[in-house]
Amino acid sequence: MLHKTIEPSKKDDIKEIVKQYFTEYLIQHEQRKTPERYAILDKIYSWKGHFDIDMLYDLMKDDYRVSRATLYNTLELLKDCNLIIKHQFGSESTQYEKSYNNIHHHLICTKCKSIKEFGDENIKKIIQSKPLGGFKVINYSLYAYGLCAKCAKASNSITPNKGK
Amino acid sequence: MLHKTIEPSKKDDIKEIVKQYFTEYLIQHEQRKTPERYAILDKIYSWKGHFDIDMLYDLMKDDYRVSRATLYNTLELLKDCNLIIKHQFGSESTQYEKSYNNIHHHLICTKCKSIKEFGDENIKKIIQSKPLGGFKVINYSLYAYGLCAKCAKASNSITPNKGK
DNA sequence: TTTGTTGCAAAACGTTTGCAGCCTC
DNA sequence: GAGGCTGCAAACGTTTTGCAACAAA
Repeated sequence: MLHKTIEPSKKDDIKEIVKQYFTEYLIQHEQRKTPERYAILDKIYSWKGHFDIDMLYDLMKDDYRVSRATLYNTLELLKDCNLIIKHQFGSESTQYEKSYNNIHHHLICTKCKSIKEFGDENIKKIIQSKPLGGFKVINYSLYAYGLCAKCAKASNSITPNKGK
Repeated sequence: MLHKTIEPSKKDDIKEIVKQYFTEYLIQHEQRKTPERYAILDKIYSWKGHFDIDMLYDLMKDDYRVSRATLYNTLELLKDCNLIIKHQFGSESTQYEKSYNNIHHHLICTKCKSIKEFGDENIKKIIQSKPLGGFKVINYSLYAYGLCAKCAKASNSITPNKGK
């Protein structure tokens, strides 16, 4: 269950690992191993942080040009094999992010819309220890909504627990 | 911090509580208290489970007709004051859900796309105990991706930890 | 009375689709 | 060689926008 955590010293291997994993997935699902798909996977795992379709399109352009349709198609594949995660923050366009060896969570300020990341190993333990009716968790993501330090200070905004 | 948990016996009060909370929010943000907004809030808190714009539009029609534009506008407001949560499961249309006294999480099968809910009080404890750099968490939601019991059994599908 | 909010319809935007040609298998 | 995959452009559906009328403050 759950993606492995790779030690920093082995970080260079990650691209190779995900590539192999993707290959196995494609074989199992009888899908073709096209150079476009590998180029996209490689680009995603070379990029730290969130990206959207346009950003990925621009990033790839120089290296290995693919159409938007192929990007959408491949991102769907990578999502289905749990190598990327899809986020919909606020009203921005859909964001994606590599997810192998990259589990972390997001704090989203409902006032200024800022997004901050945080990690927590304890959540992992909880998920791994819960039975969940036979569901095999491979990947997960938590979104916490509220007020960032700055907005919390700026406003004496009400919260559902006001006066408690 | 965090939405209160209301005992079952007090469940009838919830609509009243969220209405008051919404009123305070509108006053604080100098927005008008229109009947449309309250009618929408009431309808949402009368509904158990997920809904999308069209479903809400149809649900409201009989009771208090509002335009789609107003639904979008009001859902945005309710999201900003943490009374609803927005989900983007797979390729379905955007789903919403009341979030006051309704914190739970989602198991999403990447194979059959089924969605199952689960609750966990331990996650709440972790979030409440972490400092998070001054971020005030009001609401949160966890999405776990993987294989549901049925799909896990059906396939000897590879996972990132295959052979481990 | 002022100005934010609503409803309507049109516009905009991200994503999906159909099809011809290409390239894995 | 067959059929899946790609690129392109058109189509689609959801969300946003502009504007006039309305109503909360």
